[in-house]
Amino acid sequence: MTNPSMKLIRGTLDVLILKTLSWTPLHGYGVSKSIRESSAELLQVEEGALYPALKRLEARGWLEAYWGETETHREAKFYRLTSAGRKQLQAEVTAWQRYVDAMASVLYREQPVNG
Amino acid sequence: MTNPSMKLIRGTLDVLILKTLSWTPLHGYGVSKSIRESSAELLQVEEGALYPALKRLEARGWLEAYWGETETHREAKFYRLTSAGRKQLQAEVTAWQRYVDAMASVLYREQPVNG
DNA sequence: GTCTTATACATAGGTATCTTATGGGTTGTT
DNA sequence: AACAACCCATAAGATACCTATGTATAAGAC
Repeated sequence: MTNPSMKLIRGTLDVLILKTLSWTPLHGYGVSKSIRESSAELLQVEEGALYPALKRLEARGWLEAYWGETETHREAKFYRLTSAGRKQLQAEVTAWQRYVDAMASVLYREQPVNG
Repeated sequence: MTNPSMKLIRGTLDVLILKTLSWTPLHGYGVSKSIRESSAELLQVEEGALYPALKRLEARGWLEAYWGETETHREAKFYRLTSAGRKQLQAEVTAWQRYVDAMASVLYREQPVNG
């Protein structure tokens, strides 16, 4: 009844990708796999979301793309985090945390505002 | 540089409304105000999002609407949480928490998966 | 040796839900 | 008299997901 991977919440994919690429460059498929694995299969990035997102982030200067070879000797497009991307990552993690806190202040309050 | 209300993340409004109405019925404007106040001005629900959302939740049977009078003696449409809405609230709070945890497992990990 | 699964990229079309803009009207304060 | 706060509602535009589709290669099962 639990688990089988949730749909992504809009706006949360970018920060997941940026964070994943903060360790090491990866190709698209690898990014997706890494996110899935590090979230215990909960976050599944669909390809139709993944590739446009990578292009988007590259267009904004947060990622740099280059063609390379995978461990299994296949051609793949790798993405590396730029320094602008690293700043963006910081900003987005902070924004996400603030949002989570704001949500918590509403969802876990025990009395209404004028209660 | 901080605060002045963040844009809502898609999909998070419904649970905010349901939770707000779990205390007492309120009219639309009151729901918006309550969310804003209990989130320390961080979450501002635009009217263009608020009223469609209320209709949506009513259509799904999670809210019931009725016309009444405000404390300031004005006509207003009040919404009350149904029992189905209360179940939905529980489910959505749980889902949100799971999502937050999944995000945290990616964003706050200190080593990559194969690190 | 063929089938299936996993690896790898990419785009088109559909959908949902937000923001912005606009419209209407009432009450209270300066 | 003007303005802010209170109240409702919808249309148009933007964004970013999901689903479906297409291509291609490599590895493993049978």
